[in-house]
Amino acid sequence: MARPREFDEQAVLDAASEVFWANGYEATSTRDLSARTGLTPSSICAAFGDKRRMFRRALDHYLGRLREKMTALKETRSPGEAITGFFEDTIERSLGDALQRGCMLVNSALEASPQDPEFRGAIAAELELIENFFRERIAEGQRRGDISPAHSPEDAARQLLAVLLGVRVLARVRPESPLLRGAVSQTLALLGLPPLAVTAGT
Amino acid sequence: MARPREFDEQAVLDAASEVFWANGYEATSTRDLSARTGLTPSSICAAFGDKRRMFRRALDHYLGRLREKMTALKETRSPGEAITGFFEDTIERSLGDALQRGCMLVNSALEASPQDPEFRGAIAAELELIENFFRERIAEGQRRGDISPAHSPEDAARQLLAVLLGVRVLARVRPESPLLRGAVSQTLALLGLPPLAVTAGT
DNA sequence: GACAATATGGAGCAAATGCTACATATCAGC
DNA sequence: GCTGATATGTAGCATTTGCTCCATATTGTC
Repeated sequence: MARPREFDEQAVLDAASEVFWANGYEATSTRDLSARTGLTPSSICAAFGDKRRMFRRALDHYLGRLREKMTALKETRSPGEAITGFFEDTIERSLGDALQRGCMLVNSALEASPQDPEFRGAIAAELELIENFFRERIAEGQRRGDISPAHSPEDAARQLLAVLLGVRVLARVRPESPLLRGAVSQTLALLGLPPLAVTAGT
Repeated sequence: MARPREFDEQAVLDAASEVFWANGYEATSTRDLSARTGLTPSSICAAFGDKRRMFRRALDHYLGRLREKMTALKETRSPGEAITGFFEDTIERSLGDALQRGCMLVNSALEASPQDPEFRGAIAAELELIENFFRERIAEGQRRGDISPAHSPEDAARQLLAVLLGVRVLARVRPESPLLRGAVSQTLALLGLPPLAVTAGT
């Protein structure tokens, strides 16, 4: 028995995560958020709380899509293709983004992490999810015989995670195709996986 | 024919880079800088200009030490030991830093980069220096026969750079020894280099 | 010692920031 | 239609921010 919301929460979270993604937490003002979401400051406060909680919601919204991507790859591709596809997708998005936003997870990991235990925990947990995705795909591929059993799934997954994060850092400063693809190709070859398909430019 | 400065410029840059390193550019206020350097705002303004230029000076100061480290490794170690030593040093510092500051270069790459072409250029150039360090060491090691010639120095260097940056990201959120060492060990093994020495904990 | 030149410190300005009253508008239930 | 309850919008508060006067202090040169 009350007035219903006029805005679409998903659309607002989309807009909010884009602002935070592009500018970071500190460099985003509540007025930026207000302008980009179309909500007034008081509506934001009433619906999402303060800036900190709004960031948390926006980050969770972003991470939800990342998890969907991993789930889709896991369910529709072979273990090796899931890993290769994850990197292909990452590189293509990195090269195709004119704003060079990189990855909101990585950006947040470096900016909003040590000061804030809650953020740090959420980000660490998400990094573990990615690590687990890699490890399980590697182990499964090794069982199938698609992936070389020369390396332990644990360490190989750690290496993939590090390379992925490194690519995301490079994408924000030097979005150059040979650099990103070169960094990844060696790692995939290590596992006996086929090389990346050559698609986008720069 | 004027009053000399009372502060040591290097000491001030040390203090300034520590604040920026730990908190980032946006989250560091000029009053933080003033408190940690011991200089008044007016002295900072007179000696270093505005906050932006102060950050640039602090970053250059930090990067200078990074370059010194690379030069020392290049001049005193074999190519393979230089690469291994670089990673060992990075991991040890990452695990030993209670503030989990990670690497100021990487932090700056993600926070202060796309908005500011000058910062972005400086950071990109520094990343190329590291890449070149790896590539030259790999090529030299291959000439000597210490490093496996199975991979091109170009792509191997790109991979090492990505792993290094990834480790720096992980260090800020999940400073766990098995994780960081596992990520690196695979990459070094790829080149036929000896594994990391096990030293620090966590 | 007088003077020019630079460094320093206190005080504070103009703007931006995060956030919030408070009045108004819009709904469900009776 | 009235009432309670929630959403929205305007305006603005209190604080912080980056930065700068301006008076004072300290030097080298003559």
